[in-house]
Amino acid sequence: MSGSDEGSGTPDQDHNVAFWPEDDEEIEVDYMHLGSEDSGGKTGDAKSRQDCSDSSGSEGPSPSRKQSRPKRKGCSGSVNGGSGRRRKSGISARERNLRRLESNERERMRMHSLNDAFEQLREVIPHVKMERKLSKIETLTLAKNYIMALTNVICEMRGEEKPYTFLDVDCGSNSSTNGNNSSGEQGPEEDMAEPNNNSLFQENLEHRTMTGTSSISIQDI
DNA sequence: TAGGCCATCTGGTCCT
DNA sequence: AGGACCAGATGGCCTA
Repeated sequence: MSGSDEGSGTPDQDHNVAFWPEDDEEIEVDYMHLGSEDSGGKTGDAKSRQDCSDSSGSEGPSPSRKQSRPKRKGCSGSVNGGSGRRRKSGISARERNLRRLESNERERMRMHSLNDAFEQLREVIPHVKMERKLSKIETLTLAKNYIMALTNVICEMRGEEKPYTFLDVDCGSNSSTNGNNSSGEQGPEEDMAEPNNNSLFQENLEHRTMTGTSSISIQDI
């Protein structure tokens, strides 16, 4: 999924500029018209979505998309002006399209770097080997648990009280504890994929502490 | 088929 | 002013 997407993502971008018409002179753009144009030509495929999305997308927030989305704040027609038309002074449509494409590219890069960070995090978190890779939420949850377990170990070595308690959770229990545990401490910090990872962390860390082994690796867990 | 996860686009807002 | 960040929307892929 993600793998295939990444490869194909970037190269298309430059073509899209070519789609843009030469009508630089007018600042006023009829979004409704652009939008309808777009909706007709949709292919539905991820790649082609990218292809055409930029030709359309750069400009025309697809109508359906635009309608249903509530504005966040102070957005009384800031973009769409309610009438489906928008006047933006100073820059041409072509210029705006270019900016949008550049912005898309930056956002893509940003998300890729974020994903790289997730990947690096996955590599350093001890977890039971799974066929599929950890999802993002699982990665974050495990990381948090791991930190908590390490903190416990440190505190224990100092002779202090453990700040976190891990309750052993039955594998079968598929409760909805996840995400709702806003406190993040004390309590069944069950992660989605491996309910027992918490105790695994804890047990392994404690074992390390007892045996004097300092390093912890995924293989150990 | 429904639901989960994800990539991408997009526009608003914040920050430098 | 421009880039970074954020969150909503959308659609694809995969699995139960």
